[in-house]
Amino acid sequence: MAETPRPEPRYGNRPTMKDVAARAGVGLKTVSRVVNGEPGVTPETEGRVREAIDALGFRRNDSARVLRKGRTATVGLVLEDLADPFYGQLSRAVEEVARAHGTLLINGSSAADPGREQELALTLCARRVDGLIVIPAGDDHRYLEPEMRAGVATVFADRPAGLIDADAVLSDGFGGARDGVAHLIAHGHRRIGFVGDRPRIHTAAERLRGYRAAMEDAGLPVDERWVASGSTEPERVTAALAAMLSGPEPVTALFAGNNRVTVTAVRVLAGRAGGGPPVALVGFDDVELGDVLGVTVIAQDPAALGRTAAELLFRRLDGAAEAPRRVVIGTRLVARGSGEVPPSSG
Amino acid sequence: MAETPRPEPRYGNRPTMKDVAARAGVGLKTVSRVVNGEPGVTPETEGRVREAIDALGFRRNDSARVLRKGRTATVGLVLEDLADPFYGQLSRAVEEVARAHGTLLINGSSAADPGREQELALTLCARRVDGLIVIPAGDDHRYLEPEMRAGVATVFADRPAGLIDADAVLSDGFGGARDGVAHLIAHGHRRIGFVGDRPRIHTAAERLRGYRAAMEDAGLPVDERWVASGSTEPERVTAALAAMLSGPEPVTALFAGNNRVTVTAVRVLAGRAGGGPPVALVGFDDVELGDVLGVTVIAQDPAALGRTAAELLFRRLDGAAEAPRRVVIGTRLVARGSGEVPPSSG
DNA sequence: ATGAAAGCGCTAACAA
DNA sequence: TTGTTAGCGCTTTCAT
Repeated sequence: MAETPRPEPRYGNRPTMKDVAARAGVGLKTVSRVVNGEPGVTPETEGRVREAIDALGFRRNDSARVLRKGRTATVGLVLEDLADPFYGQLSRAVEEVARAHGTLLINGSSAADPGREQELALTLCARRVDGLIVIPAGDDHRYLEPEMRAGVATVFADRPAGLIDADAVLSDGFGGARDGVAHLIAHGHRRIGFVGDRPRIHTAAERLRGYRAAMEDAGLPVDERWVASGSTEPERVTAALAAMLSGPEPVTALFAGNNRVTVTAVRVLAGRAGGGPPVALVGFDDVELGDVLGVTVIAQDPAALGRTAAELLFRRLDGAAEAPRRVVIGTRLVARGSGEVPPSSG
Repeated sequence: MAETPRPEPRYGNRPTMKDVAARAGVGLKTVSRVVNGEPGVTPETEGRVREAIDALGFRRNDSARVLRKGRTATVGLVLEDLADPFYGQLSRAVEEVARAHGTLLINGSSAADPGREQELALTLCARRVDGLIVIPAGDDHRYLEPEMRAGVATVFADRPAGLIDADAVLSDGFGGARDGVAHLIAHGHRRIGFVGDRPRIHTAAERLRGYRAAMEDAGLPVDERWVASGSTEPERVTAALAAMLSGPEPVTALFAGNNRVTVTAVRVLAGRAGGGPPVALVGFDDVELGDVLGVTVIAQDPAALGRTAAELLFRRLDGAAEAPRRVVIGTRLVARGSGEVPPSSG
């Protein structure tokens, strides 16, 4: 009788409830009762069971438990990039709410790739998360409809769902950008540049809309050369800024559409110190050390975004069955100097 | 952690393979074959099965699969705080390695609380992660021994395990701090302050050791009033700095033991602009916009830390069974100005 | 108070 | 090529 090779050792050789039961000389169900703190076990029996548990190093297999119970006490969060502090803060806030509900959070990065977003979301559904928070990378979420129908509570955050009707918790990008640009206008600027992310990204589009609204509210024309929507790669942003800041009629102020653009803009403006007239800057979304640098920003509250989305999710999980809701989280302007620079010339 | 009671509508009404089989008029195993892309199914049968899958909106339940297969294709990562960019980058790097191995990552925050670290690590073990990466909050990890014996591959990162022998991937805190302080000494400083985290934290202790080594190497005495180890709360750091920077013989340079201290130090030093002589600063660990601010730092590579730990973990998962290893990741000094300021007075 | 039996949804092993 | 039978480790149900 040849020894069958066992390439895939089971979970090590972990003891099961059955093993514990055998060792304690009790029935399986009694072990289950002890492990789960259910009543109906004499202290004496319980002692024997606990002894066996310790001796064997038993730990309940929650995978099996979950299979039987139906719910996993797990929620998923699909975000763009865990290395980005914005999402890190958001995720941490979700984690805290989940923890308060006795639930585990699994988060994963889509890397801004719609395909990865879908793959990850569906992987989480296959693992039977009870609920899902999605920060969209793509703009078509119909792939989630069967899951939602099957009972996966789903809330979108930061950006709305595409082509389906679903809960969403968003920052007020339109209002925030409008306020920021109005702030620059109030300080005397008339030629204001906008550098933001690709316009198919909802948040970027909203912020651009806010920019245009503020300009229009002030009766100011927008030269399309002042508007640079596209990738937020430092190279592209740097080039876009160079273009806006040169020529006979350069912009005197900049509105940066997100924090990566803001960071690049700060670098570029710092780099040309002495090499040109001062340029005002307001950025959407706060950056670390923004206070030290004196960067005026429209601050979002990523933690509030995450917390609110998670709370809505758990309300759904608890049975709230109203129509999909859209919650908007306000922004606030933090004046620190860079946005209060007056225009340098005509 | 109050468990909120949820109503019953579980994922119970989800179709199973059995339902698909019934609808397609085939056996259960045939559905399994189609779902898993196993050979031995005629295209025609496969078509019928796929049709049923689509019609029913079936998705394989990976919880059940995992139970049967023994491996969960999941690894856990216990870190301190997801909202901290250092851990965010580390986590993201782990995620990418895991993804390349077809494995899901579950990360969770200990909030620097040893109790939470243990709770989280054991929760992950109960969910039968195949492996675990732990960034210690506590300094006693004997609670993990039964798990490791039972086959949970475990690697510690950023800080070594306490009281057990296990793999660890660490930054060279000693060497980095020594280099940073030597850099300040090379620029003429003799009274150098050290502000770092609580000394029971391994990394903090190592960095302090590096500080002392550099001072000793240069034959410089260390006045214990220059050393402030403790919480990295801004208030405490601010107070510590105020003390060092006042008096008849203030320090002329500072070594900040971690990035939170660095950030506070930058704020404090910026705040006293004009209110005192310039003070040199070198920080351990990079900070965002450090280049713009001109902060000289000893840069760690959190992504390398995460990647290396994950690769070691997967090597263990693939059967590597040598003795526990300790891998040290180098740091590098990034001179940007703040560390090259000469001492302002005798 | 305790336990035996029947699944949860899936895959491994073995028929047919 | 296809289907049947056992479980994976746990909870549920219903006896005892």
